[in-house]
Parts: sequence; structure tokens; C-alpha cells
Amino acid sequence: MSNFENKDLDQISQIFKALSNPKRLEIFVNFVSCVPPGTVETTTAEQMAVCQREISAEQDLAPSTVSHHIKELRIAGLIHQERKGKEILISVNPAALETLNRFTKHMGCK
Amino acid sequence: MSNFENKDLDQISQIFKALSNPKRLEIFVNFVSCVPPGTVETTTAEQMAVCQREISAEQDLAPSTVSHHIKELRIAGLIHQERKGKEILISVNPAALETLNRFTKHMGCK
DNA sequence: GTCAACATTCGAATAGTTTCGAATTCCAAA
DNA sequence: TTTGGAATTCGAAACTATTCGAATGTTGAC
Repeated sequence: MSNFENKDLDQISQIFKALSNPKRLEIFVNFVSCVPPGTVETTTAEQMAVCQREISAEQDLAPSTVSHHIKELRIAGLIHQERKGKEILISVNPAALETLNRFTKHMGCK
Repeated sequence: MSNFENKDLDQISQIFKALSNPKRLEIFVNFVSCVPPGTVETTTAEQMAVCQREISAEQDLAPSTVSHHIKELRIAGLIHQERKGKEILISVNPAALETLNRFTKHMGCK
């Protein structure tokens, strides 16, 4: 028997689903790597303004596809997205990372 | 830019895909929870003989579906499976857990 | 108010996943 | 060597994901 409730597993599997697509994973990793190490909790969206057209070019995907992937990350609770004028500001959700971390720890990793 | 190579991301996204289905995640978590904490590296398959019919009953899935899910976990490198006579012995692959752990750490979790 | 530049939604094509039951395979015990 | 209990493979149905281009929405600048 596990220490995890079914609802926990559902949430975790949603996070995994969001990161199970290589392109989407890369987009997410690039967001996270904008944040100075160890400062996810204190990093505001302003520090992660993002031009989706750049992602689109880097990843060789249509803009509409990038938009879709970013929406999936948002629905899974991994990022928060807000508009500030022309720019779209993205912040990584520390709670989701914490969930991921708890799971990994529970799997016996140190 | 990320510290991860594309091939790393591909492997990680494969692991995430394997764990992105709630039933499959639960099956995997139950395997892991058979292992005493902190002993994944030294736990042999013999300690995790598994009756797939039991999983089948617990999870309310057809035996063929359980078989399929276990195969997916194997293809993603999360478990190793070997036959010993009548029983199927399952061991969790510590390398895959380590990969997961490295990723989580890289995401800024402590 | 119109325009240009971007993001988003929509609809459709294609590909992949989940699940099942039936047929098959595998193993050990009779 | 046949039989029975177990896992696997196969084929099919229903569903979900990925991707695109076209249409639409949003914003600041002119």
C-alpha cells in the first residue's frame, strides 16, 4: 500500500502527462532555467517575460501549437501566465515543483 | 538554455509518459512501496514477486490491460521483469529513479 | 479609429493510447 | 503428456493528443 491517496496520484499523473511530450518538456525546462537556482519561490513573472514566437522558431513548431502546449502546462498547474501589455509573463508554480519533489522523495530517492 | 541535452529530455519525457496514466502510476507506486525505504539499489526482483491477477482485481482492469501497462513501464526503463517459473518477478530500476531525481533537483527543488 | 504584431481559438487530419475479449503461449503439477 | 492456471499477444473499438492553417482576439503605436 502507498502513502499517496488516489487524488494525489491523479494530480501527479497530470503533471507527468504535461511533461510527457518532449517539446512541451523542453519549453518548461527553458522556463525554469530562466530562474536563478534556488529562487523559484521568490521569482516573479516579470523575470520571465516570454516571446512565444521565439519558442516557435527554436522548437520548429507553429505558433498555435506552442500556444496549445503552454496552455497544457497551465492546466496542469505547472506555470502561471498573465498578460502585461504586449508581453506574456510566465511564472513557474513552486507548488507543482514541490509536488514533483515529494513524489520523487517518496520513490526512495535522496 | 538548459543543462539537459535533447536525448536526456527524450528519456525523461518517456519516463513521464509511462507515469502519466493514473492506473499505471498506481501500479508503479505499489511496486516501489514493496521495497524497504532507501534500499532500491539493493533490492532484488525476488523480493517483488507479483501476481498480476491481484493487480487486475485491485485496479479493476482486465488482465490483458495490466500486462500492457507493465510492458509500458518496462519499455520506459522503470522496471525490470523476469520470469521465474510460474511467477513474474519485478524489480524497480534504480537508474530510472535516479534520472527522475536528477531532473527534479535540476528544477530547483532541494 | 486603424494598423501591425503578436497570441489564442477553432476545425480538421493524422497518429497514438486505453481498454477489452478471444486466441495464444508458457510453465509446473498431475 | 495432458491439463489448468497464469501471462501475453492480437485485433478492434473508443477515445485522446499532436499538429497545422485559417479565423479571431488583444494590445500598443500611429
